[in-house]
Amino acid sequence: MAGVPRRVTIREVAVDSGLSIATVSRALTGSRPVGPEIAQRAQESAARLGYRTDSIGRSLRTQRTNTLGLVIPDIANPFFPSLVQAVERAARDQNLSVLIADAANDPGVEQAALRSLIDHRVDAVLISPSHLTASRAAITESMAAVPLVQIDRVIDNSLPYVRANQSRPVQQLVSHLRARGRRHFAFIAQPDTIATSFERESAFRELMTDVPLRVVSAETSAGSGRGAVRELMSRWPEIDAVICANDLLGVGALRELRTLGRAEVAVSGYDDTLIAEALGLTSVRQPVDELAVAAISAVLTPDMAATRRELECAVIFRESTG
Amino acid sequence: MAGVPRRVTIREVAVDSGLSIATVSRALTGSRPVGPEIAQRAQESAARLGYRTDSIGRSLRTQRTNTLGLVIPDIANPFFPSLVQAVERAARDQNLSVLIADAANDPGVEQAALRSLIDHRVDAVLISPSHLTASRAAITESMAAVPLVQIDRVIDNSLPYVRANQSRPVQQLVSHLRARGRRHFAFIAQPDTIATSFERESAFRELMTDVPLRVVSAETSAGSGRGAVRELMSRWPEIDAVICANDLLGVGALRELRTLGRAEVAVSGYDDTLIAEALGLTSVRQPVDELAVAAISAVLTPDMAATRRELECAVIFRESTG
DNA sequence: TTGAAAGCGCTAACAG
DNA sequence: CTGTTAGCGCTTTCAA
Repeated sequence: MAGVPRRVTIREVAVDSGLSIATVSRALTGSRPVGPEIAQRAQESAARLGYRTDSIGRSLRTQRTNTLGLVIPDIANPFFPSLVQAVERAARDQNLSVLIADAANDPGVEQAALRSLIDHRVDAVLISPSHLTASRAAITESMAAVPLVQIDRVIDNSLPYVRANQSRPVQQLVSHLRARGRRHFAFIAQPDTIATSFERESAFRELMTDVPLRVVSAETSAGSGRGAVRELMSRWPEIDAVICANDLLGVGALRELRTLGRAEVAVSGYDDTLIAEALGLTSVRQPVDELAVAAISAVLTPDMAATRRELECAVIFRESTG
Repeated sequence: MAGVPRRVTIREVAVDSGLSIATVSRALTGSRPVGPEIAQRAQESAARLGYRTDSIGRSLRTQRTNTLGLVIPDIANPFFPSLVQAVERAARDQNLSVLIADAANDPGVEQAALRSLIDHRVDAVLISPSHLTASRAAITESMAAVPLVQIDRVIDNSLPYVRANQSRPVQQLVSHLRARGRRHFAFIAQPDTIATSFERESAFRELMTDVPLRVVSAETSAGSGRGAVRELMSRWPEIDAVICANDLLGVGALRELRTLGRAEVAVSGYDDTLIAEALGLTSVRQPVDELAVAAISAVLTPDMAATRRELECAVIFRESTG
């Protein structure tokens, strides 16, 4: 890296202000009371010299970094940027920084990411696990080194979590559609190794115990959603409502139904990403800000090991379920 | 935060292995040669005790953090997650971590983010500035403290950058459409304080010097794209091709044109996000991986102050320009 | 090749 | 309220 001027140290501020290092430290951090004009002098010197506390030195001493690690399964999944945003906002309110790590949908990468965060000595880790089972080992291992809370996706109920109820929105969707005359439901699922997705699918299955069950699996992509719709409509042409495990699938479904001349079929997505609003796709909004706030306040409390929070989603009805 | 077991230090490894601290350090980092069986002993002890180098201690000593800061203008803009992903991959290949900071489209937040990164002593900063002019001050200020390179968006040619040419794709788009018989072009722009967007718009304007110029401004959202299309089509019903400054706008345009019964109008977006592929929207793919690799290799070289790299985009033709 | 010791910048314990 | 001093964990002179 290129050469950069050496930083001003607290020692230089002390010399400049004619105070001791300790006093300057106290004046700047406010950790203990200092005389008013002394404080003034310290602050003025610091400002004039352009002093900024070196967080490395501080962290070495305090054994805290004021940094949170956030592990997300896949930043390319449009839901997670909004979670990242929410966590950053909530963290900033607590004067915390966030180290973001993307697991790229790979538990191996996820494990490496966790280790890297721990090596960077983050004060706590928020993780949305990439895989229902394969993420377990790395999480257990990490918990020995750092406070950790599952956020949004939860793969182990015995470990701290902050989640959103994923069943209720599916129930609301179905009853809303039934009230409007829809009778023949289908569900396009993502891999059931995705915790939230598994719950959405289960909720749908439970609602269909008395009626024909129409579920088809897909990957997390619009293309896959199109294929799923083709399969559904050819097997069960009577379908009049398709519930999708996420927005990308919903977009694909919408498009393919139009192609098939079946645009009258109701479609819903999940996660309420930009794309849903853009296309008038009914979707489910997760309370990302509240999740973030709750998760951060959890890792900040001493008894965070007891954290089990469940929040509620909101169904956003749009034209696609007109 | 919850209580966590104290970490194993290098001192304990030294005691356990019967070696000196210095030797253990050398054996583990390979910074200097050590005797073969000595190395063996050190590594074995370290492994058995579960020792992991404390990066805080190391950083304080070495004055390096092996961490890069990446400032993006808006993580909610679907282009940036892909840039983040690319930078993380490229960084991982160099054993670097990435601290991501979202400017939330606000130069004030951006400035705070830069300071925070510098306070965290990142070794270098990659930034995609949020604003053509308002981002300047913070960047100039930061350059005094840390090597910095503009990535993708460049607002100051006199400072290091790694960018993608934004004009050529617009030229290609127009000539492709002309070759297929389109004659009446329009452009939906984003605020021209977005560096890349400004360049895209300028390219379009230059191509239209001999023909009627039809440009309308919009915000970065699908809803805004719809409104823009309504305005365009009412002012110039003869329009048969609409080029949009990004994919979100393109989606809105596509939808509104369908609503207006003008689905025959060609539409293109920009950035080639998931949404473009999902909807068959012609778009422009920026070389994010190459940008990331080039930016990182730039900040790693001593003469990075001289970095001026321009890469090429690829136009991805899809049904929307059928 | 190995070890002893200094010291990165900071905060906190201890004196005064 | 202020100053002196130790020491966080590590790497790297400097000596042997």
